[in-house]
Amino acid sequence: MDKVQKTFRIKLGRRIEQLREDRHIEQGALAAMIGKDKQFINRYERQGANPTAFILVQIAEALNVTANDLLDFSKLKTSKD
Amino acid sequence: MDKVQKTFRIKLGRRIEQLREDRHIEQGALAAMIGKDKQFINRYERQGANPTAFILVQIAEALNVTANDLLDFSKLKTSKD
DNA sequence: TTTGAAGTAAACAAATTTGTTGACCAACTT
DNA sequence: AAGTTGGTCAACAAATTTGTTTACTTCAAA
Repeated sequence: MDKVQKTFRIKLGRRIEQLREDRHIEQGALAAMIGKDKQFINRYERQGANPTAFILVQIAEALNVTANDLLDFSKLKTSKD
Repeated sequence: MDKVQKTFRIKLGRRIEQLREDRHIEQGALAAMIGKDKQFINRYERQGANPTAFILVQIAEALNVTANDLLDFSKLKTSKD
């Protein structure tokens, strides 16, 4: 896996975490919205997993944002670019 | 795989094809833009494959559209919803 | 007719995601 | 102290994507 992709994964995880915390919901609650468990979400937030497009859209919908918003890494607070 | 996901995959494929044809580029040319071959793109367009988020973004960038645009199935001409 | 380009599909190994379980830690509560 | 909650991580099988190759078809051009 190249560096570009690794950075992408880390940032996507941070973005999911950020949006989730903005909404004051727990990993388990977000997971439940898409029929998964907390470990499933934790893998994206902390373990650099790369979801399929379908899961990405499901997460975005659960967070009430568009895919673009979820993928807009410029919105990361700790945006160590 | 449930029906919702199957529909998603088919529509994503149609959307990729549509945007690609709008730009008058071939499968092989689009593929080359992201360092892949024509069969790789054909799998999304015709064989219902579900790309990872990273590949989805790469395809969107190659097509010069946002992820939202690529995922906006309401823009499908043949939108047998 | 032959050649090449573009699209399509199957097959295969390798890598990764998905789905699930078990376990651990820190913080807070009872 | 014991129990609960939220977060984290490792491990495993199963399913899927990724990467690559081979091959077939159609169409158009030479």
